[in-house]
Amino acid sequence: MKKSDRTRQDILDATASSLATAGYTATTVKSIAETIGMQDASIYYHFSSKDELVGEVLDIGTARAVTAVDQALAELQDDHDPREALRVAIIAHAEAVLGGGDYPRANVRTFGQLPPDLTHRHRQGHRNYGQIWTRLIDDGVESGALRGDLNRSVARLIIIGALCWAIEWFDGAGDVTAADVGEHVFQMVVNGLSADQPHQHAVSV
Amino acid sequence: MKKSDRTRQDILDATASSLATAGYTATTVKSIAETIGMQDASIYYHFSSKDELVGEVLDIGTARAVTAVDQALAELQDDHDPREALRVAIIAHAEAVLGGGDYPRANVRTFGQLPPDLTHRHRQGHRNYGQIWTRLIDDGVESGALRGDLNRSVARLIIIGALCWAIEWFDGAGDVTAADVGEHVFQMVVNGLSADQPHQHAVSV
DNA sequence: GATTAAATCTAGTACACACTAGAAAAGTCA
DNA sequence: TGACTTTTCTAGTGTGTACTAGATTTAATC
Repeated sequence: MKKSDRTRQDILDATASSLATAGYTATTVKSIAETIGMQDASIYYHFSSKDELVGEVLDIGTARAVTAVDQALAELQDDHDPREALRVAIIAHAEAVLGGGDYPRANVRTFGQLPPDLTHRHRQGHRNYGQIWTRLIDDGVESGALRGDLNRSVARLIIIGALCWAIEWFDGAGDVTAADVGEHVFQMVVNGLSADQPHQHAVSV
Repeated sequence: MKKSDRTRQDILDATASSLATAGYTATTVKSIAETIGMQDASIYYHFSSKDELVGEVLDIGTARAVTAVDQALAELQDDHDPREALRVAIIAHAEAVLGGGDYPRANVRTFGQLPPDLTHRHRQGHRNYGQIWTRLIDDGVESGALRGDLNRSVARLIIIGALCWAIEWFDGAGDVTAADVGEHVFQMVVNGLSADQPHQHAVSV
């Protein structure tokens, strides 16, 4: 029992790592097996197909990202500014996807590369995740903290997009951290790049 | 002579369309050939390999995006606000990638899916494109129109990322146009979502 | 209309992929 | 140790891919 669980975990980890760095197509059953020193056929003792394996990795990734954001929001004070909630969520997302493990990264990295079945399987998860952000923006607009003349759905997707695309260029090796990226996204989409605006506190990066 | 050129163009168009909607892996030589009513082997009379064909499509896409942005900037008045230049560039990019033809879309859609050779081949093109934005941001900061406390490179990548990711969710069929998406990105990253800031003029979408 | 060149097709090769069947090995516990 | 279960391996299958060789057709030229 123990042995199987550990091997299964090794397979999931190797798959997540490969998906996060090489994408869906380049992640072959053979390459996964090689990473953990097995034959490719042995994978099928633990998972019935490649896509079931990949699907499980993506499920874990979604769950971790949701947990990270939820947890960060839960630590806020009761009377927080809606902008602060947005800031906390953005930074939590950035840290989960950029600085976190391979699982959330695998999710974002393979977006748009998955076969139809897998895409459909995760549609609901993405919708749920989107609703977190919808609520944050709605709260901000309705409280008057955020402007109401923009399409909220478009605004939400732009924020998520800026964060997701960061995976294409962010290099953890540099002196810019995942939290820095989150802070920048927040500063830009909420306070704006324009000079001489209220709410802006200098950021040093 | 004429016949060959026309067929070649048909192949390029079909490839661009397939890349833009289905991505790199799902774009097979056979599917391209079927689209234009040919046998897959006939493609090789016009192109020596799939990747040479794809590479040419991506080159065209890059060129069109660069041209669109350059042209929009060229039409600006001499004494324009640096923010206005950023706005014009952002909207031009959005229209080229979201509302334009398949070629620029193919470029963005296949980002991160390409084999190493093709990735390397287009690295310089991406660098050149990035420099347009680097200059826009530098101008803004140095003139005092944009705040200088943010990492300019990160800011640039966030803007481009928000625009590029839009291809994953933008649906030309809705009532939000490509230019609307550009306007939203501009409003957010330059003026900010925060209410009660200067430089903000109501947007109706 | 005959000759030549251009363009496409038919029929394959080789390879990588996901996946399967059954034998072999490794682990478990009396 | 020996019987049994769990896990992995060996050796394959079938399919889809990019790509090739050579015959065949279509178009252009004289």
